Amino acid sequence: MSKGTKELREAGLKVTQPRVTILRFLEQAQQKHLTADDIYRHLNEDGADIGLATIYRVLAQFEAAQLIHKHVFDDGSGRPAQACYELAVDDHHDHMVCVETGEVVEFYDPAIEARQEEIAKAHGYEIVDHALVMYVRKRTQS
Amino acid sequence: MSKGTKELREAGLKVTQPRVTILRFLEQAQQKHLTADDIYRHLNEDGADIGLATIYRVLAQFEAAQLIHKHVFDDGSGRPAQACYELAVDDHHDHMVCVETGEVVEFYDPAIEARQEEIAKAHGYEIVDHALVMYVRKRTQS
DNA sequence: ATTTATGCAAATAGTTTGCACACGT
DNA sequence: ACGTGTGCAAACTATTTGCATAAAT
Repeated sequence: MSKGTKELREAGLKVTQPRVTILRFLEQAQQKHLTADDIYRHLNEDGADIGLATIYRVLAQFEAAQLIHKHVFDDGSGRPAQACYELAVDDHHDHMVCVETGEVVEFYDPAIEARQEEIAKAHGYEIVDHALVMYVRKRTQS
Repeated sequence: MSKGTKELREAGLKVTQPRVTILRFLEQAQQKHLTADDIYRHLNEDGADIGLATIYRVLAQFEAAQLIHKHVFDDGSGRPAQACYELAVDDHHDHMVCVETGEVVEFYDPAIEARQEEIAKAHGYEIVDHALVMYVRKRTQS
């Protein structure tokens, strides 16, 4: 009964080896934003034997259980969009993606959040979810 | 030398029948946000004979020429993300997508735009592009 | 005439699914 | 033992690309 087990139980998911392994990996990963393939490769290099299909299935379940969030950054380069996942934490935040390095920076701005609520309300809607991504590049201090 | 021809010339694109047809269609379409397949189906029902591959190629060129904008709404439903395109107009705006009806509402908020610039700058970046999408649902007036 | 564009069909990439077997309770 | 989860390989979807032909200048 190790770390992560409790979260799985609470999410109504059977505690299986792949699910525990994946959850643990997400928890102690140095990089917060990972693609399904990243996870697949890392785990199998570490001796685990988990199929890519399972990774996708587990990630989908984790997302449904709100344990993680899924992002689809349309990296602007036109290439096929790949999804990435990050462990859910209580503090919401948005993302800035550097178009040159691919680096991802998180940020949170109360003013923007508040305006969003107001705008949705003004149109007769309530927000279910939202995604704000800024594609940026390092400033040239000219 | 009909409507749309000028834009194509200015974009450095040869004035071909498919390009003119597609641009015209986008200009007078009732719906502003269309997928490649939407365009393909509508045009071919109207007697045009344009391959889907050509639609994609032309849309990519239009996007590069800033004649249109491409959006990838991750409709939250988990399905494969399909891109949609809309004619570029000088006023920038963001989007609100109803998760129930799929309806797309556009909005623009100077306060949000301004904050974004400030945030990027504070992190040493400049904004290349950005995408703000709110997934919403009609408010239940309880 | 020459270059670029197009249509078709085949290729690609990410993700999903069917099925037989293995695992968790 | 029972039901769910997993691995593998095959299926799918949106999009891209190779190539021979057709247009545009």
